[in-house]
Amino acid sequence: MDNYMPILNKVKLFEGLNDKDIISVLNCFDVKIRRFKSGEYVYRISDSVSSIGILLSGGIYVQKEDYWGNLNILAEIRPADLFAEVFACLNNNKITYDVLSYKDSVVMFFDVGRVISMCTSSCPFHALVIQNLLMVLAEKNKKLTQKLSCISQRNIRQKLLYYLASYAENSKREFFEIPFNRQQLADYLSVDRSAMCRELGCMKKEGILDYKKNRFVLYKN
Amino acid sequence: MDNYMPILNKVKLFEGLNDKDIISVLNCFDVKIRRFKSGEYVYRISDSVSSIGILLSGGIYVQKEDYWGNLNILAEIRPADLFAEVFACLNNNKITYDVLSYKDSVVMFFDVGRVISMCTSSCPFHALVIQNLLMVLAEKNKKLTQKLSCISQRNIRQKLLYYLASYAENSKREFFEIPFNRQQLADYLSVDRSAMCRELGCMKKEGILDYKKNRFVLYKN
DNA sequence: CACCTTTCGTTGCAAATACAACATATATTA
DNA sequence: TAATATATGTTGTATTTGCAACGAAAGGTG
Repeated sequence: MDNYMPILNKVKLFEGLNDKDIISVLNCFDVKIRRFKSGEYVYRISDSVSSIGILLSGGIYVQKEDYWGNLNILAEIRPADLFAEVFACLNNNKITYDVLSYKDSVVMFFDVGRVISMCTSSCPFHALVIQNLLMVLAEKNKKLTQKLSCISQRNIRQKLLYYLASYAENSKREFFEIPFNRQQLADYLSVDRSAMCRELGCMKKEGILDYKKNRFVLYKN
Repeated sequence: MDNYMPILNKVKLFEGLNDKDIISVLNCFDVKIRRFKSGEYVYRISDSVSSIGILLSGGIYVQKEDYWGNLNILAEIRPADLFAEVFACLNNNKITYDVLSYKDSVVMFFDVGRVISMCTSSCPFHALVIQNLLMVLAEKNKKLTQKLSCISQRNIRQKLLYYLASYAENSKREFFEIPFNRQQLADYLSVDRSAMCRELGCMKKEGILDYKKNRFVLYKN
């Protein structure tokens, strides 16, 4: 286990715990470790899931075939990332996608029921792990809500303004920088890159905003 | 408090608890009750939030002014609904919108820190409340993810197919029913109703699907 | 039934967008 | 520095979409 310490330190579920604490938590919660060959499925759609997956090494795709049989990759899981945590927290815990190990992987399974129910446990880090779990879910929630608000805007201009305004609001200076390049931004907003560039150009002409690369200014009037 | 029992029974945080259990939980967690006049703010944007709000009576809007000063109502909270639970679960707990009591309201505040930290408490319902809280967050998460996948589709046809397929997959019969009327569906997909109706008409002509009112059939070939 | 209201479907048209193809600018590497 | 790769910007065109307006169908009510 010790050789996974650098990864375990990055796991959000263990934030605030030092190496010794983490070891103690792992023992206390009786985690399982499993190895998966490249191409092996960790979960198949509609499997019941009661433990959070933590990827220690390798690589995993969260994917799903649509109604007509086309494969879609929904997320790529990297070492230290959690997966299936949403279903592990639900009563109806049937997972709604496939989880595929696309490299040889090592996965740690963390039982949620055990985390919740062991209130009388003597493990002093219990509360912190629960809090971390709540934070992971809440943070994801916040991000999803933000993105949804953004994408729900009815045209490219509104989407851009909504997105940029969220940075403008938090910026102390007149300008601010965004973490996406143009293609990534277009993907995030679910629009075509060139159409988005055109709209940016128009808005610059109209004096609504200014930009150079990732640095933007948003004018109020 | 007894007169609020019918409401408290509907609160998801207390699911699985009977009346007596709920009373005991309320005592154990030392909830606060506050009344708000119509027009009074429960939270202002960037307030620090450490407790979950539960609306017992009245009505609340979750709202926000955008960068240019236009007001947007993001959600309407009704009795038995939770609010601000996401921020209460975060470390950076500054709320990102205003919470306005638009009627005379009675609100119960439920401290999250207390829920998490009181592992040694003798309250036997502790674990259940935590589990319920996790479930509330996880369920919201799942719904947001579904909606986001749907809206991220690049045109109305794809959005419709994605939405309908999720029902088709779970349906035992050849047909299935959706819970929205046309306007609600259009709002959910973030598109214009008439444009959506047109697309539905086209797809029916092309033999991709069939429908009458809320009852749909989705053909595979 | 007659009347009203709401929902659903249709269509013309203007506007917005995706797509494709290419030009320019910036960054990376030899 | 030159060569190459990557990112950004531009534009023409076909398609898609929003909007507005209206008629048909369905549902509710006296």
